[in-house]
Amino acid sequence: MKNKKFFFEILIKWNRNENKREMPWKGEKDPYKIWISEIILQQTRVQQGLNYYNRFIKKWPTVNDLANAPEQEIYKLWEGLGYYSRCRNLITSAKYITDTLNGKFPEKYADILSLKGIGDYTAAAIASFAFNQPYAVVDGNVFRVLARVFGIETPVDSTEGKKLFKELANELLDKNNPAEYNQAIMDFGAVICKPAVPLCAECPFHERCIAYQKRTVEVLPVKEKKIKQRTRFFNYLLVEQDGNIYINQRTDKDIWQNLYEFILVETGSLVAEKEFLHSSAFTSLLGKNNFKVNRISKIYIQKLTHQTINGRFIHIKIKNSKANLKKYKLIPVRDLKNLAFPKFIASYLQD
DNA sequence: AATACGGGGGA
DNA sequence: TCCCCAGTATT
Repeated sequence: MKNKKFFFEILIKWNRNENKREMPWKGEKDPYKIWISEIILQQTRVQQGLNYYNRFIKKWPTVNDLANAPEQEIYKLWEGLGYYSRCRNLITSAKYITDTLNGKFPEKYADILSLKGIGDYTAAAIASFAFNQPYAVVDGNVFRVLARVFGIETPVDSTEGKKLFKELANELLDKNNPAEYNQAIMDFGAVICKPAVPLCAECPFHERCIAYQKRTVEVLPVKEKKIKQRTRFFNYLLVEQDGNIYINQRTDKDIWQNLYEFILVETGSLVAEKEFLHSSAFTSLLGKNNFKVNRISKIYIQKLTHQTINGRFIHIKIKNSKANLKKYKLIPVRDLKNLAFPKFIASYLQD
C-alpha cells in the first residue's frame, strides 16, 4: 500500500464533522500546560486525570510556580493518582527548566525528550501540540487503531512491534497538520475504536478496516506479555504518644516511593491478630509493657498492577519513649493532612 | 528484552 | 476476574 493519504483524510474529516470530545487542554498552546496534562494522563484515563489537571494548573499556572512550590504540596495534590515517580520527575524537570533554561520550555524534540519523565509519546505530544512539529504520537489508542485498520498482528509490546507502529504512525501523520492529526487519532481511538465493544457500525474506516473485514477486531491489538502478580501483607502500626504519631517516608525501591506511611511490619503471610501481637517483629519495636493496643482494623485489600496488598491498621498508644522507634519521625496528628499517603492509607484515614 | 510502577473503570 | 488506560525508567 503506497498511498496512505486516505488515512489522515478520513481521520481529519471525522474529527471536523463528528468529533465532539472536549477536554480543558484541547487546543492548548502553552507547553507547560500541555506537559502537565500529558504527564497526568500517562497510563491514566482522561476521566481520572481531569480534576487533577484542573487543580494543578489552578495552583501552579506556570513552570516557575511549580519549580518554587514546596515539594510536599505537589505530592499532596498528586495523592491517589498513582505512578508517583511521575510527580518526582515533574518536580525535577520544573526546577531544571526554571533554573537552567531560564524558565523557557525547550522546543526541539530531542531537548523535550531529554527531560525526566518524558519519553517518545510525551515528547511527540508536546512538540506537535505546542509547536506544531511533525512527530506522531504513539499511545495505546494509536496502537489499537493502526493494528485494526491495517490488520497488524505483530505484538505491540514487542521491540519489533514498537518500531513498526512508530514508523507507520509517522508515515500516516499529516505533516502539514500534526497537532490536529495527533489529537484526532487519540480521540478516535477513545471514542470509536475503543478497546472493548468498538463502534464499528459508525466507523468511517468501515470499508477499509482490515480487522473489520477479517473479523479480527476483538483480538487486535495483540499483546504477548503477561504480568506477574504477588501478594503482600502489611501491618501498619499507628503509634500515638501525647497527640503525636510516628510516620515514615518510603524511600526503598518499592511501591509508593517518597510517600508517607505509618510504622510498617510486613509479613510473608497473613498472620492472625493475636499471633502478630506476640511476634518478635512487633514486640521488638514497642518493648514489652509500655503500650496499649486500642483498635485493630479489618483486613483491607488494594489491587495494584503487580501486587495485591492485604493490610490492617493497628492503633496503639504509648506513654514513654522506651520503644525502639528511633528511625521513625514523630509528628503532631493534626499535621497528617499535609502529607501524601498511598491511596490504601489515605482512604483508611478518611473514615 | 523484561519488569516494575497505582489506581480505577468497563465488560 | 481480566484487561486497559494520552508510558517511562531501570535492570
